[in-house]
Amino acid sequence: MQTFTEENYLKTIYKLSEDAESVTTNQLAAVLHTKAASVTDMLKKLSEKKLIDYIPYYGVTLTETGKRIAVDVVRRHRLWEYFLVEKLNFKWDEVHEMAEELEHISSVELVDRLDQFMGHPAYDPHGDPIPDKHGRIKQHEFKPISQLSVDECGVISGVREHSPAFLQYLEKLNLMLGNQIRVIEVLVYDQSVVLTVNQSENKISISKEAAKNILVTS
Amino acid sequence: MQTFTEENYLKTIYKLSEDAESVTTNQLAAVLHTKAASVTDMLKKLSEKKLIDYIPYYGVTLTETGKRIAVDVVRRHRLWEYFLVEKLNFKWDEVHEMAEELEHISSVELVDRLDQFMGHPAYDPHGDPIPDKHGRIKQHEFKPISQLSVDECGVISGVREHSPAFLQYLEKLNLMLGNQIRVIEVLVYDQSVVLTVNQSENKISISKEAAKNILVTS
DNA sequence: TAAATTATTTAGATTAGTCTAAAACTTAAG
DNA sequence: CTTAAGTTTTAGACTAATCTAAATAATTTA
Repeated sequence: MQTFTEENYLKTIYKLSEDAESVTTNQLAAVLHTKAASVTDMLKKLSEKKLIDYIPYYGVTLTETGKRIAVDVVRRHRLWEYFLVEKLNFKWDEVHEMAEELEHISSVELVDRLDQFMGHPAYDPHGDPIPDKHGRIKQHEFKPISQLSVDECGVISGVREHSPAFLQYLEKLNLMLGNQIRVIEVLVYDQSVVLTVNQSENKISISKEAAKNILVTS
Repeated sequence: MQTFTEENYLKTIYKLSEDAESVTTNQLAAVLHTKAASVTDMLKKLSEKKLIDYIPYYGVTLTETGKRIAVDVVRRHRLWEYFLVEKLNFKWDEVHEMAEELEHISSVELVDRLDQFMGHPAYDPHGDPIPDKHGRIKQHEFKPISQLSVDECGVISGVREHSPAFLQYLEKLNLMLGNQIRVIEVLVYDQSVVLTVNQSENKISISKEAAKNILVTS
């Protein structure tokens, strides 16, 4: 059994591990809004519990046990997000904080029943895959809009940034999950992208950063 | 904003206050599975926050603010229990521990939406009233089976003991909420009660203690 | 490759909640 | 009304998670 805090560390290490081989102390401190010294202390503790492999000064990776726990936390987070949006009618930009609390409720039975109640959803409201009860995750082939060429189409299937501000911005532009986009033009000087949504006449322009953070399937 | 622990103290003081004028240190220690010294420390803290009126050596009562928080915790607890039983199909003896965790999720909006999702239930799965969002509680006129006379009838509407063992025992005897009972006989030597359920021929006998812990309306 | 910069760890302190043991207070009994 | 018993509080210590400041290791730069 882990504490709330330990689970947050494991989850964060897990997420950061998707982008890089190993995770550094400062990265963790930044994401967890804490100080490097605090992170070091926790890494020692998690290492003693054999939930991570920790080499001082060189970073950290999850052990199999640690990874399993992290995936469970992610599963719970995404299932609760799905519940909040689909059953309680929250909007996709409102659910993150609540799910941050709900993900630490420990009962395995509760999560499995919740999963069943909702019909075993595969993706959360932001398009992220929901691990199943055995920790298996559907691997999806998403790529950012920034990698599309002019005239290429795609269906919006996920986001790489979950801040309410960004999600509200997408909603305002009708860039919601399931909508089809077509790239009209990529401006040379700032790589901003002009595109249309669902065959509409209306052209909208998004920055390079936004284009990197919207994921599509073709 | 209170911590998890503070909320548990307030909730416990609230519940114990229903039976007695003021609540003592040792009572709290017993219910919270902690030591009297720890309770004293917490009472000082809650007193400084003006959530309780605390007179050293003489016990404690809730202030209006403290009571409001306690009622909110109770509301969340009972709403989550209702959810677990009605939506996730848990049995009434399985939900207490989970609700103990869920009750501390802080979002007011979450609880109100949950309440709405379930159609504003008035009673939880054990027959306890669920406070509304303004903290109002339906006062019900329940009395224990032990106060019925021979030949009196009643509808089982609540319990005064929530342990899984007791709830499972009631389920086995078909002494579930909504069922009608009739007192056939009260034995003189130990005040155990013989009764029938839902007009059945079958007579069952329960101890004085059990009779005290089952509440009926007439 | 030595110096400067950056990243990380160590040392020592803090806060919340808890504990044991001892002291102080209240209540009950004779 | 004094003593004994029981209850509550105080004193001092512990653990988990955090912090700041200082020390040390790694990396970058000249």
